Amino acid sequence: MYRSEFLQTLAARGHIHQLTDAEALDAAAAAPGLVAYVGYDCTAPSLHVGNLATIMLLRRLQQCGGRPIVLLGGGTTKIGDPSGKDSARRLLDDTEIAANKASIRTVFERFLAFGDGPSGALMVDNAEWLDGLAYIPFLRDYGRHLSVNRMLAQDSVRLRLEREQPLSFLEFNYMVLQAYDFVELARRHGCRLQMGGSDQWGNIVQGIDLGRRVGCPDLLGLTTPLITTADGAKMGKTAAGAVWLNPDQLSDWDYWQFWRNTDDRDVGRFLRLFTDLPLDEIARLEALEGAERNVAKVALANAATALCRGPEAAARAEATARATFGEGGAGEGLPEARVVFPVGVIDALTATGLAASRGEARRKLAEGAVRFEGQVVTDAEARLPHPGRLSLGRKRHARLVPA
RNA sequence: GGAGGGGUGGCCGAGCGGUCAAAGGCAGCAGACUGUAAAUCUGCCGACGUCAGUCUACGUUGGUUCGAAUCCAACCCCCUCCA
Repeated sequence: MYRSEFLQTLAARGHIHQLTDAEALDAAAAAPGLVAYVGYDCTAPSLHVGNLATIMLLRRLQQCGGRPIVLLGGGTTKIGDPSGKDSARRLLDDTEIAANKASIRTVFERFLAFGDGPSGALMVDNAEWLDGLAYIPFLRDYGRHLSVNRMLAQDSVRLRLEREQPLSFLEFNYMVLQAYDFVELARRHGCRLQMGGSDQWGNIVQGIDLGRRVGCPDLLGLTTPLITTADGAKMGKTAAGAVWLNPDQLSDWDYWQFWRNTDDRDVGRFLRLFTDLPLDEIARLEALEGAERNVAKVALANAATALCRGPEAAARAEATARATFGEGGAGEGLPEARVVFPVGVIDALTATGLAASRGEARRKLAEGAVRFEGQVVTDAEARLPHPGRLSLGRKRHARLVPA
């Protein structure tokens, strides 16, 4: 059992996969002011729910009095992390990276309190020190401490090689720079702990080793389990794509619905991982049976949405859900399409995005999946005379409003 | 460098001159059953189009043919074995 509040919390909520040195970390976390970081690459304009596991780690650290550092990989994104990939991904140019970075950083303000205090969160960009690295001095100062033998044994590299997939020298350097990041953060900000997903274990350990050799001993590492859903899929991938954290990539309504539609078997686990609800409250919600489980799912959706999008957004989404599902109405938060009445059903279906193409709209009509104001519509020629709720299936709804 | 094998729809994977918008599986969507769950069964699943039909697709570019994912040539990429 751990002594520190931080590790106790993480353990109780299911955040821990591996620790490099449990006792040392427990001791470090028990003392005030532990500084820890997680790195995020800027490969997309938004992080997604898959990243939530580590974001929550930073949040919990801050709640326990530690200082979280968000490292945006403006520098490492130029290289591309080969971990878990069979092929190199497209290289992003500087403009894309800068735009992604600017967009990503906004979401952290919801989860962390930034500031200069002892537990104020900090955001840094590794381009700050990586861009200016001089090759030869870097090789002489750090390269000699890095063992190629060991790097080759690293999963991210080994698996690639075993599968006879090409691995460029550029990608090979990713772990070198990540290791260097850790050392740099230790020096600049007294950062002792790097956290990350379980796939980052190798990279984290590299950093710790490098630190030991260049005068930053006693660095620590912690990884979270890869979060999968009960049916075995990686969390956060839906048909529509990733579940983005940024509101301009995914509406509050859809974000809330993502959580509301959680598989029964995942509800307790997700409540612990992704909300701040107290554990005894979670235990109570988790014990609910049958249709009562929906109460737990609403609680999960509310809490998760409140964290990421704010309490108002969560309340709005819940009200929309109640109006839409409970009362058969058309809640305010539903997606809207502006149309000229009367509008053909097929046009309405494509305009609202309920159907991706006119052909699909036609098929769904034939399947009896389309309803307007709760009435099934099967005639592809039907014209909808006035504003109202258009539904495809029981879950997907949209509002038609006058243009 | 030499000898073979291969590149097919979101993924896996059949097809090897017409009946191929292309078997099957997975994923996805919908219907039934439910609790906006799971499991199960059923249907759908390139685009446009009033079920006719048109267009775009089987690595790329040309060619043979009435007709090509299927044959030929060149090119690009990948794999296996040999050096």
